[in-house]
Amino acid sequence: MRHKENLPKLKLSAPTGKEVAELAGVSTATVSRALSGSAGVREPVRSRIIEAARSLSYRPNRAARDLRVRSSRAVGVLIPDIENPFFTSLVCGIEDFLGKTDYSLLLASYNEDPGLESRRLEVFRADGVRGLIFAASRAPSRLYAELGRAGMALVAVSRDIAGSRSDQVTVANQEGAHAATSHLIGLGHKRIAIINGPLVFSTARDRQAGYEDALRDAGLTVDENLVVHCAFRQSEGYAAMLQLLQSPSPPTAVFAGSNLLTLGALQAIHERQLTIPDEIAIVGFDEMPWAMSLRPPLTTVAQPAFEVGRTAAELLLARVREPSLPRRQVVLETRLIVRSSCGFENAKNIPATPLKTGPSLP
Amino acid sequence: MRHKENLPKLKLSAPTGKEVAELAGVSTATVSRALSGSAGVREPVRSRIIEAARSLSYRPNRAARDLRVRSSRAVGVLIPDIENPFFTSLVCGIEDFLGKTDYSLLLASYNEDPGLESRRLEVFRADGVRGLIFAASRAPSRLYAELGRAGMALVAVSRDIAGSRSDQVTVANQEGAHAATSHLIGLGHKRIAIINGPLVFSTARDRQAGYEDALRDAGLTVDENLVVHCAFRQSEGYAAMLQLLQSPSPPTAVFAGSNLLTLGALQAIHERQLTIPDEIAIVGFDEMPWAMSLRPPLTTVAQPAFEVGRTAAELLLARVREPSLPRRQVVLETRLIVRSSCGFENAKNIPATPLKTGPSLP
DNA sequence: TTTCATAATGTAATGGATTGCATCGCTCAG
DNA sequence: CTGAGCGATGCAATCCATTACATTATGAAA
Repeated sequence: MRHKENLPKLKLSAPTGKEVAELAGVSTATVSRALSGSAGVREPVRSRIIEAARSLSYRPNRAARDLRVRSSRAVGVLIPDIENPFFTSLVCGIEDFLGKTDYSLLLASYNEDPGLESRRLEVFRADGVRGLIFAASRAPSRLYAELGRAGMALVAVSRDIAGSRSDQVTVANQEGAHAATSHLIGLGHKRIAIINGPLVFSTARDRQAGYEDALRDAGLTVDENLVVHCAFRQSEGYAAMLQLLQSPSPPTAVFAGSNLLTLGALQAIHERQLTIPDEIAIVGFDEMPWAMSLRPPLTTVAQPAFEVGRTAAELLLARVREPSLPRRQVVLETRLIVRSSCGFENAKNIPATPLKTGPSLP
Repeated sequence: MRHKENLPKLKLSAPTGKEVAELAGVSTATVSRALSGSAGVREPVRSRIIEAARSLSYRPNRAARDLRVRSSRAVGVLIPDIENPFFTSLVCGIEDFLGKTDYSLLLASYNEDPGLESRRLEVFRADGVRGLIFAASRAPSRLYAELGRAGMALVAVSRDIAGSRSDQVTVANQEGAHAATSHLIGLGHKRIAIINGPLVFSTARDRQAGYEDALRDAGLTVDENLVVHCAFRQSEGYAAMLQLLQSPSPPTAVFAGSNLLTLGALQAIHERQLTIPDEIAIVGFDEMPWAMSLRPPLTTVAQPAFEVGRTAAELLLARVREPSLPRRQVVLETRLIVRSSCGFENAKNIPATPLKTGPSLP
């Protein structure tokens, strides 16, 4: 029999404000005021309450608080796919910021399934989350607009949704794609393919535009045979690459429009025993912690995923505090990280895309 | 001007049970009963209520419910590092299971910092999470025991903590490490190094034991010069590998005790321009989606991370429903995935480790 | 010392869902 | 036809922190 267990009597339920009040000899109202730091509690009393609270290790009950204040201290995060390193870093950024506040992070993933997306959104609503950070699906639920109208603070990340009036944090996709494509062109490639996601996504659209602009800027034309669209999945990237390699006049270089697509493309290239970059050059969108460990190290367009998350959390809390703020759209820069999957050139290092950040009007 | 906006009057606050009750012409008590599916509501009334609830798209307020029932509908998940693909998959498994229930997932990461771990735990407690799934740090907070004593449902994942009385889901680390090491031995390696995490972690201890057992089973001795311990970080894995390579008699093969350590080791090997597997063979713990895309494809010991998460969530909810259940410890199997980073042999495929799963007594 | 003005503290209402208990109505046996 | 018994439904208390409002204490000025 342990000693502790003979003590006063193990209290299973958490202490309430009333108990603190009794111990400190004040009313619950004063306890609430003292603990919330609001002015109006004089010194002898204040510290007596704080001491009492500590000795009972009292924490105000969230449910009661949320009920009274009519909003929770939680922020919802809804992403398409937890296992995608991009979204993982993004969540990490959000978590990092939120960890310094007293907000909690409610996470849900919808696996790119619009039906699931709606259901998760419903749950968030019922939970009464204070705000929501989301990357919408191909067919964004009407719920977003509804939630926005109902006054929920909303921040869209990564994917820009048409007609939305919510705050946004995206990256300079077009510039990034432009830099990647230009890099390939600079190395002498003329037949440059792109494996890209569905154009319903703003990310895919912008990357497509960057790719096409870069070709045109260099006096090349866009060859439809070198453009493949598919879902943002590794298996589809694999199939797309295979298709390109089997075409009558295959590309000498390929730009893959996301980390998963890059992985799939790589798989196909390796399966075909092609050497990179001699037989085929490849540049991928999205930096990955292991890009440097690939053979050869992969040249990528890095998105500041962590920073996107951090910024989104920051915008969200700002809006929670001040709902009438004008809409803000932040665009973070992307950066071409040249390794060796596109071959070596005479040190012609492509500069980072121009910084384009901070609030800007729609 | 949209049509919708001229309707009755935009209602900003969510509908309450009272409104549903009025619309259906019953009391709030009946609404609650009908919607919670508990018996005792006859048919004409029941569907009238359900219809009314749907037409108002009513969802019971969580805060009110939680307050009354004295427990929330959220499950806390506390992990050491969100960006580690292992934990990411684990969270994915939890999310998947929870998504089918009406529990929400509250996520926090403590970045392997015991101080942060305690603070996050405090927040979970204040949030009144119904249960907690966690992978404890090197110096597990006393809070775990305290929470357990206070009646919170607890499930430890991946890392076994000494003296804990909580449910656990781990993997067959020792068997996995044994298989990996035996694989290298089978290929003729005699000087096999290990880069492993600190032995305070059960995962590192078990993997170490598997490694040493495999050597002994093959009549080899453990050479302390080939054993390096460091934190589970890529940079440390890198340094460790460099150290091994610089030693007077470097290893011909290395077993890396985690995904991050593998990445670091790979980085060092590549930097030294060593070819895999001819000059150095490598096998890593933890499968990664891109292991097959490395050159050469990486041989790994796969942990069923997703399944660990799923199982943990399942155990947790079972315990929430039935707190007096006997303690359960589930050990999931690991599997050696032979690719080509250890060289090729005459098709001597190592079988999966023996299945060792399901509840087992302490 | 008395009197305001002001600050400190207490009292009690509030929020919304759940649930023990009371009540009502129905059914079926006598 | 009536009363017992039981199931359906309503009433009201409850969970706990917050906060508007009421009250009391404090201190300064006269």
